[in-house]
Amino acid sequence: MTRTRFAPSPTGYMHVGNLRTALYEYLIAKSQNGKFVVRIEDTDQGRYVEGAEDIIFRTLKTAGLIHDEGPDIGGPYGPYIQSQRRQIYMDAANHLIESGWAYRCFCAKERLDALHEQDAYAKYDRRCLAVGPTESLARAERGEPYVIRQRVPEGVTNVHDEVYGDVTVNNDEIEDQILIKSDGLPTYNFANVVDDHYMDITHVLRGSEYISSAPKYNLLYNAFGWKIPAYVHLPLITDGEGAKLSKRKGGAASFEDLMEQGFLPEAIINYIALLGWSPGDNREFFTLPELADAFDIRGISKSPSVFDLKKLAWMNGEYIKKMPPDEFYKLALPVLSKAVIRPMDMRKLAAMAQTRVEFVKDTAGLIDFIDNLPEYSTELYVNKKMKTTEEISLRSLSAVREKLKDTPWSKPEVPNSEALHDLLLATAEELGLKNGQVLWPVRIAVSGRQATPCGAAEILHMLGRDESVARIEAGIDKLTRTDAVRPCNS
RNA sequence: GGCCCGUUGGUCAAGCGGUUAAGACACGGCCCUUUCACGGCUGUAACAGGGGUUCAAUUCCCCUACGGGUCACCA
Repeated sequence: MTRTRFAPSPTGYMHVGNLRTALYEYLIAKSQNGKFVVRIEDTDQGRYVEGAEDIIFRTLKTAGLIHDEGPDIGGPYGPYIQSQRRQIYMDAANHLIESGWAYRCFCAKERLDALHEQDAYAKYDRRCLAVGPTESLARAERGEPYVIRQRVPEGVTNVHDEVYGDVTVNNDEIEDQILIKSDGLPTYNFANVVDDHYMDITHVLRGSEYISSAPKYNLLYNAFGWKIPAYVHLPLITDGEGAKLSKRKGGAASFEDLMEQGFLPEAIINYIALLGWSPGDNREFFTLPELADAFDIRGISKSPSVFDLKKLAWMNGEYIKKMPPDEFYKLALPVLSKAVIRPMDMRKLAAMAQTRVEFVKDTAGLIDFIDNLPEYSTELYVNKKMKTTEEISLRSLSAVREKLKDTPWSKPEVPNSEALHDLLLATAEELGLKNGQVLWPVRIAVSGRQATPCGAAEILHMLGRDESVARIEAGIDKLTRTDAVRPCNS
């Protein structure tokens, strides 16, 4: 049975590269009726971050990547936390010592550091390989500190990767790497191999930065006589400057960052699924089940891709538009009620905003003119396409003001926006103006904006007569004043 | 520096010997619209370079250039 695993180390946040790896692991498992396992790789006690595991589980849950086994839910292959498996690694390493594929190394850190000082790329000189088994054991039992190193044989090692194909390296490129550290805990490379084997992992996914250590893994699998899993190395996600995506610049390297910026989890998942993988056709909107259905390892590309926030933003907007109005309303309500104090039909405001925003939070900026008329310049009244000038605007506004004042606007017969719309059009006809020549100035006067999420009539309706008239009068005032001032300037 | 990997428009990408080299984002234009947005139509824009192989190379091979990765008692 297909079994994949997500094996993060608890560093405190979920990098999008990691998230994509988790996603693909999930998709492979789900598409093949397999299991998706989460394992925590905390063998570096120096780097442990409190609460980091919670972030991992929360992120997976929010993203919808539900795991079948893991430290939080258990499973038949536990424990799923590496720090609780130290004996397993130690036993495995000792087994390798017995079979001659590993040896204890008693070299002092200082000596090795000195070696690296001479040559930064120097490999371990294998001095302790010469220590005989009896002496090695005796020294270990005497309490002398040591690490356990892998003994790399002569020859070449071939690695088969599902994405990159076959890669062959000469074994003299490979160092006798440390398997067990002097604190008794395994290194990442060793723990990975041991765990993946004991947990029956069939597909090992990881970033392509690990492809150069894959030969070491194979050597270990062979030393143990274990079956080598399918490797699926994933191309890097970069930031546009060619470097690995990192937190410092845009501040959007992690799932949490993106969520904070207002991206929807579905949109994030959809977008990153398409970074480095293509379904082969032109579809680009996928739910998680649809992804599982369409996913195919052969669609994974080899070259790195740039994380494009703009495209993600577009996709986020698409997700917002597709959302049922009720759902959008629920998300937008907190934003709306903060941006508009005046009693309003929030549901209606939400509906107006929904097709116009890429982020829920942007609804605020769309409707904040409702509470307070923003400061605006009379230049807004001049619109070429609408054929408006300040003079025409003044005429229109004055006429509309008179009409509104005469319109009964007491509670029972508050005109609806259609009635108001008719009223505005009628005004235009009476003045011998085009519709836009009335509608445009009214919008400007009551909103102070040249772009609003709804038309002039709706705004009048929302604001009510008194406020509408007041704003129109303010507009008239502005236009009158500039008319008066202009001659003095020239 | 050694080793490994990669290179199709600004970005994501399809292509898997013969194509007018898709599509999407972004950008420009037009239409729709009382504004904006949506939607529709449309435009600009790419096979890193050089050698082979072949009747035919974006597709296969080699070299060069460029980019990236990796060489820890970190993962």
